[in-house]
Amino acid sequence: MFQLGVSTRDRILDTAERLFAEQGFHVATLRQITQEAGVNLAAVNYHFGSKQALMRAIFKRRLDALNAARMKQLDIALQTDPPELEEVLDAFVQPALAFTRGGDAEGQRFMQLLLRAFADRDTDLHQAMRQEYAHVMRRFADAISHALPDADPERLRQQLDFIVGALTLTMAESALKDTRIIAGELVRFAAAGLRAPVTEETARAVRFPLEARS
Amino acid sequence: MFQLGVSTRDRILDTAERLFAEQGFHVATLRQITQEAGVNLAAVNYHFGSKQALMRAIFKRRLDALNAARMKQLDIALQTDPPELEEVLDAFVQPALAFTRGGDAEGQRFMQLLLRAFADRDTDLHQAMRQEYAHVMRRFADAISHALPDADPERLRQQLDFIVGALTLTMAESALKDTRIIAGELVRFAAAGLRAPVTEETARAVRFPLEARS
DNA sequence: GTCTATAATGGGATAGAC
DNA sequence: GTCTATCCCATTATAGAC
Repeated sequence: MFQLGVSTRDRILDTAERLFAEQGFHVATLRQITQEAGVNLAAVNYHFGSKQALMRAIFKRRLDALNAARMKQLDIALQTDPPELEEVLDAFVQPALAFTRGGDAEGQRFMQLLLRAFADRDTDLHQAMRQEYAHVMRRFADAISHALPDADPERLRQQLDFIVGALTLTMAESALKDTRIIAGELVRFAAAGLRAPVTEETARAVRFPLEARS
Repeated sequence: MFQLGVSTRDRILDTAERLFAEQGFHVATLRQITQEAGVNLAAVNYHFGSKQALMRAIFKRRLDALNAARMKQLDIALQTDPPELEEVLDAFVQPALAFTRGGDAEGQRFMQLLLRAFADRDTDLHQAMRQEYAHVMRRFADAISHALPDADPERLRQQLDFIVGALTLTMAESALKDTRIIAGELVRFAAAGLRAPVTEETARAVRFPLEARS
């Protein structure tokens, strides 16, 4: 329970990640974190400098790992030319899912934290997260364009945001046992959405979204 | 600026909605809210009872309006039998978009607030929101099943969550001027995703999401 | 209904001994 | 590196005059 043998620094990281995910950054207090981690209150400022810096360390640890896993799997998908769309989407979705299959619920907690970071516009954490994400998103957008050479790259890039939204919200919300099925469904769902051509009907709806159907 | 002629109660609601959306429930303080609204600090507790009750009042005001607009447009779509899938999805997406077209950015702010509520699992606000949403979601899931009679209703219900995630995240993130195009794209994207059949390939991926492609 | 003043609490950060 | 004790500050909520 008190993770004997794990360093103070790591105990703080693990406990803070859990409490930030469950309660939010401003609700979880350093007193609560250090008490549940079984370390001294002053240890946070000694090891990290501030509560904000602790939060950034938590994000860096997981986001670096998630991005690396995605990049690695994307590289495999790109060995075929052009890449298979489903393979590219798998490379984006499955690492997030794999995160949720550790011994405990670590990965899902991080997705909840990610969702909070998305909601916290105007914070430096939000900016940092989007910057960390930016080059990964660009590589995936390029790969998708490569898989679908006839589609407009800019539109595909926009639609990648749909996938991010669907993935983040459902992975953060779902019961753990459902995530495997959900990830597979999401890849199928997203692949069909990306492949769908722009019909004259929908092109009209895009130009006049409110008037078109009222 | 100080909304002369608007009641104290409404000035508090408007200002609190903005600050809660921009900063979050626990960061925005009653002092800041009342100061920017041009009302006395004690007025919040007089009119609402507590900060929590103020938040619930904010959500009730907008969510009731959003749900009513969606239901009304869904009823129109259901006048044809079976309903057109795109019409049903429009009934879900367009009212959220219409919210973002007021004189100011009210609607988009509310979508940001909604995103925060999604992130705040384990709060009574999250529970209240999902309960308010539940019967609307059920009606839309039924309508989608009606439009796609060959698909498994349970899978369609899961996929509706993808659409909610994509809609909420993109509407909360996007610049205001882009929302019209994005909503039309989302309807097209989601319709294709919902219509996509389960192939043997994807069925296998659903059963063995990690092993299938590693 | 609106105000001032204040009570009651809890927070992050730090100083300094060990 | 770790601890105790404490500083300093902000918060919500309320009491009571007007």
